[in-house]
Amino acid sequence: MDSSQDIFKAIADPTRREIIHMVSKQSLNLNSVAEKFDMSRQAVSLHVKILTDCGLIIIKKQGRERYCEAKLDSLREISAWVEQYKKFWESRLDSLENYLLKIKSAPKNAKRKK
Amino acid sequence: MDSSQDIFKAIADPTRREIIHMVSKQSLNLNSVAEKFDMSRQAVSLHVKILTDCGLIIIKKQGRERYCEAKLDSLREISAWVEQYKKFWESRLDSLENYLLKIKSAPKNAKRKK
DNA sequence: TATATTTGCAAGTAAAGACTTGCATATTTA
DNA sequence: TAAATATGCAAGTCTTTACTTGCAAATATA
Repeated sequence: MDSSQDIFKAIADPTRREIIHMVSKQSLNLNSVAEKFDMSRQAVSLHVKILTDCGLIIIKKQGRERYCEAKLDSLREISAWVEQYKKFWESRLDSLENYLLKIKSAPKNAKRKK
Repeated sequence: MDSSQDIFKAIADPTRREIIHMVSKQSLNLNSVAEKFDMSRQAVSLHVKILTDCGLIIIKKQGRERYCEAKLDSLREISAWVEQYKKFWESRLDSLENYLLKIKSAPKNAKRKK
């Protein structure tokens, strides 16, 4: 019912992430998408619906077919969310690097703290 | 049962994202985390368990308290996933910028295509 | 030692999620 | 027009998720 479906939930499902990946390479009609999965067409169709609901995919009618086209703008929200924590793992990397540099440059028989 | 819990599912829940946000600022014991939410302590505790299962939070015992500490390294997986699609929305931005530049620099009475 | 505090564990519930099967509809092709 | 193709809609099932309440265990404080 919520017109802007939760994008975090949308990408939480591996099937949906795979659908995103497929249609990001080329637009595909529903059956082509469904064929790749070991589940019913309707199940895939439902996943696609969830993706269109949150705007990650748009549907373009072409005769009796519906082509799924990737429109990944709203992934920016995910990006923004995760990037705010980037310093966390970057600083961890930094301190690992510092540590490695330190033990590398330390005198061989330096006392260890107990 | 999966030892490396699905991190995409872990961050799909808004409560868990808020917990991440809280403990990213300072380590908090379980009760302090739970107080902030309008749900039972056990419910929050379960969310914390999901976060520890996928390694986003580590628990440090201190007397009878357990402190939740953010360890957001594995968010890198999310970052990597979303960044692979960055060009999608960046190129869209580009074309918007180009469009804006174009109409800005266009002669005032230029003919519009019909 | 008695009591309060912090937490964990277990059982139960209610709602959402991920499917399935069956049938209807629209469009194309023979 | 009849048959094939692409899709949508609806009902039902099975599983997972997000909680709840109640009780037990460990630690701290009076």
